[in-house]
Amino acid sequence: MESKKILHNVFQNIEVGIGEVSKVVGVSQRQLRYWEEKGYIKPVSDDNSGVRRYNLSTLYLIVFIKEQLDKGFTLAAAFERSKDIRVKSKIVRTFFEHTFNDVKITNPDKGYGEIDLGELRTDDGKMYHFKGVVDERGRYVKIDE
DNA sequence: GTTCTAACA
DNA sequence: TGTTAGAA
Repeated sequence: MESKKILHNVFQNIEVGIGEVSKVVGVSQRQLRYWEEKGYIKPVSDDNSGVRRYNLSTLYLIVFIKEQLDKGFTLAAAFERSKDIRVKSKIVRTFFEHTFNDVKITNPDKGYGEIDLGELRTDDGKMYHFKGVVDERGRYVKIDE
């Protein structure tokens, strides 16, 4: 199987217990159970042990909600905002999963490189290449003819 | 030792 | 939400 898909599966199947999540994220176990009761988060639906496990997606959601709470939003407001983030994340992920294959390393030591972001053909037949660049100047997009 | 539910502060 | 009790 393609390595990217394997890693995708691995990350998708990572599960963390409520104790770990609570400790690392800084949210109490009581809160996590309460958020679940409110329907905001859902433990991975598996066996009948009754022990809660959370996958990566839920983990991201938990972290996001926590951040919003810290900023002063109510729990309800935090969850409402997370809906936006989830859609945006999916869009970004879809876009970059596609372009991740076309990465050219320009400087291995410094971690510089170029990402092929696709082509653009204008009405008059000219062809351009969009490239995402990471180099000593930072992070930017350029257009090559 | 960890997690669960339920109940009360 | 925090905490605590009692069970798994």
